[in-house]
Amino acid sequence: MGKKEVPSLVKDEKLIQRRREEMVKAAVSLFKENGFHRTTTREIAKASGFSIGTLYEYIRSKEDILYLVCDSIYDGVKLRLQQDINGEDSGIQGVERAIAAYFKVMDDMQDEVLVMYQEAKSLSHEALPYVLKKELEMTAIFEELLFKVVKQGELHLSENEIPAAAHNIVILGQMWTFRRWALQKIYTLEEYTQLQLQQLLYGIKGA
Amino acid sequence: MGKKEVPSLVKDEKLIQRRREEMVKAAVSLFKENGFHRTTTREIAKASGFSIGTLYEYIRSKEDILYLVCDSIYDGVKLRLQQDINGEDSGIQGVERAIAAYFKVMDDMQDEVLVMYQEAKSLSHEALPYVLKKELEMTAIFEELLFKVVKQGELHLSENEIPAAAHNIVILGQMWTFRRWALQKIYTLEEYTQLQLQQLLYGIKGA
Amino acid sequence: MGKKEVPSLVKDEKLIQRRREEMVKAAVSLFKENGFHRTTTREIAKASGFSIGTLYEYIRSKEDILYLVCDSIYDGVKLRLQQDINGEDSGIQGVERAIAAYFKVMDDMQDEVLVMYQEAKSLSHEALPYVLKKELEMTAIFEELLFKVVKQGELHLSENEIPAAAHNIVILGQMWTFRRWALQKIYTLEEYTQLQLQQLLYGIKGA
Amino acid sequence: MGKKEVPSLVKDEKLIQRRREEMVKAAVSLFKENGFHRTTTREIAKASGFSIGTLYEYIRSKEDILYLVCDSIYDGVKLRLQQDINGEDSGIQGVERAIAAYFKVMDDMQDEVLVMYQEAKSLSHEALPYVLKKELEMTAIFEELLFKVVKQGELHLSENEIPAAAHNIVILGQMWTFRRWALQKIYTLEEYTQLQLQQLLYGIKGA
DNA sequence: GATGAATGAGTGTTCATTCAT
DNA sequence: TATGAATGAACACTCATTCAT
Repeated sequence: MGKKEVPSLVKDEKLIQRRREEMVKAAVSLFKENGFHRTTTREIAKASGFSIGTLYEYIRSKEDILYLVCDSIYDGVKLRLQQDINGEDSGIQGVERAIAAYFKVMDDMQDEVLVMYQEAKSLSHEALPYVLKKELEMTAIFEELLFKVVKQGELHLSENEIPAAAHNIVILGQMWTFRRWALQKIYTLEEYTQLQLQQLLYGIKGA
Repeated sequence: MGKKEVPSLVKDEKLIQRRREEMVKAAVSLFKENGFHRTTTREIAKASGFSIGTLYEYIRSKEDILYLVCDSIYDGVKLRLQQDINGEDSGIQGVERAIAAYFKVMDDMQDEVLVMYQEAKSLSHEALPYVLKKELEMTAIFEELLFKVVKQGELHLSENEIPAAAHNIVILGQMWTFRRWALQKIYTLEEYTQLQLQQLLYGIKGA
Repeated sequence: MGKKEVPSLVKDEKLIQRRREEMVKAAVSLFKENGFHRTTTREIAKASGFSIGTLYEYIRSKEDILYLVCDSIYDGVKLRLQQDINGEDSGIQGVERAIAAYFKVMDDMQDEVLVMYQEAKSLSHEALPYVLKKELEMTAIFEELLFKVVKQGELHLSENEIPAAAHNIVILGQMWTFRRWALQKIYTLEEYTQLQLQQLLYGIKGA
Repeated sequence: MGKKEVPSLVKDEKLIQRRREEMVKAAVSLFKENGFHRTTTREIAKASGFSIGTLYEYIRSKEDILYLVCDSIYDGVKLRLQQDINGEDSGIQGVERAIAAYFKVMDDMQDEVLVMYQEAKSLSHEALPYVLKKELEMTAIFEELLFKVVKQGELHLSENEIPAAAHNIVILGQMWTFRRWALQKIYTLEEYTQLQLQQLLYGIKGA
């Protein structure tokens, strides 16, 4: 399904998956603390409980780890998002609930979100598109949601307004984490969510 | 006025300023291309037409360059913004015009904005606050603008809605650059500006 | 026993010891020729048959090498000294023999002694005390020897004369190496030893 | 009289001498603190109140400064020594007084002595002999003194004992400074002088 | 499959020295 | 004579990656 293959010297697929999970977990924690460039492969190996040799049995390069990390975080976010949105009531209320759920996910996964947004740019030209694609997929979730509600007649957005609106939702959620140094000082998550719902739906003039 | 002093071995202040400008210019271009960490001081020296020794006559460390770069970009953005907003008509129309002007600046300075947002995090704990402060100052410009219009009675925002709205404006402008890979494929700047103005003012439901 | 630990990235203790011995040997030779500051880590690596990377697997810094060098030299001197003095006849004759043995060691280890005396001062404030302590221990060997003979009644030194006498012995031995440019031109080791024994025991007036 | 010429770009000899004195003074102080290698020419220039350009008008290289420093210190030591010894009473008492005076000079000029002994080795092969020669001249002062007293019949040293004795005197004086970390903790200068006079004249057995 | 010692190109930074003004 | 900006060779040290065991 469009995922980038990361080759491994090891054959056992189950083992690969298990080991990589541990590596990714250690890497996220280290990247969060020191960033991708300041984190050494030795540190990642040590933090995940492997020797440096073993680490390189499961990846080809340091960048592979970054890709795996980004990939894993996206999967995590998307998984939680789909769970939370799933089967929700439709209409405007459904949109509101989805946004609130998304904001909650962003809040819960702050460290991961931060890592992804600060380090993804270090991916090579080869790997970057895969990650960008995931980002688009996430935006598409909200596009579809909006589209559905437009179709239901509860919303009157023209076709080219929908992508912009979806991007706005996605970014406003991420902003909660990457502007935490400002926003989380003046708002709680609940306040922030309420405020942004209000402004997203009705604008600053709309009320 | 709260700027971080970057010491130089050279005494001539005019010369320092001139040389640093050239260095910053070269650095922005390189950082944009390869990122801060992948850019070497030698490359910066060469690209700005100096020897590595001369580079270090004007800065103490590689990080100083990053700080200078961020500092310079903020000054550039703010300068242009204040020029463009200055003396504008008041009321909602003034806000709209300011936002459009801001979006235009973001569009014109895409490379710089990108560098700032992707590399600022590499600043040391000592330098980061200075940059964050500048970011807040930029947000404050819009806060004040909104506050004025609220006072004029043309806008009905409560006090704690204003910061959120200002952050939204700032971020939506930056989003035009750091999501260029998606947005600039489907919108022109003018379309994007119109769309975002509409949604900022009236929301997706508001119309 | 009060030694400074020098950490290594390599785990195999035996290997560490073996490799470091080779490095120290190469370093002594280079330090003797060009001094600590004029010797580069690359030269040390090359002379000991390793890559620069490998060198740094076994030490943390250039200064570590200097410490290791000093440490190793002291151990060497002390070891030989204790072997040569061990089980010797007592009384004045024992002292004479010990001094002669010590002078012989100084003569045999001229390069090392020279390095130690000329470069130890380049040790950091952290490492210096460890080296000074070793020097004191060497002095203490002669203090004890003298003390024993005083107790035996063959020597009539007051308590505060003993340290001075011990320092004199130590220095006069080292002088043979660090004033080689003068002394070794006019004396053989044997002559020097005889002369100094005479003067140490009876003074210039005493005969 | 056997001095090494250090060329200068400046013609005025008086000026050269005056400027160099200031440079040497600053350099001694810096060398004492940080050693020759850790002291930069810029620091020396600054500390002596000149620009780096001016510094190089009066010397050709950093090493020239070291030579000038050593030279100046030797001159200082010798000058004071000759003043203090001059016209003294003859015989053994004259020797004793000379030694005590020499020890006093060493004590007064500790910093300079230390610099000379720790940094002289950094002189090039070209300059070193000049400094060694000075050291020999100092030894010769005591050789002559001893020779005179032997001739007077108050001392019975054979011809080849005299150089050794003179070297011993010189070194024991220097030892007071370069073993200060041990000796100056247990003796005052007066105690040390008395002790060493006793041992020099009568030895440890002689009394 | 696992280990960890070995590698060396590459990095930020320093500093003695020069030379145009 | 005096200045100080410019230079670049040289340095200590790092770290992703390999490969023999």
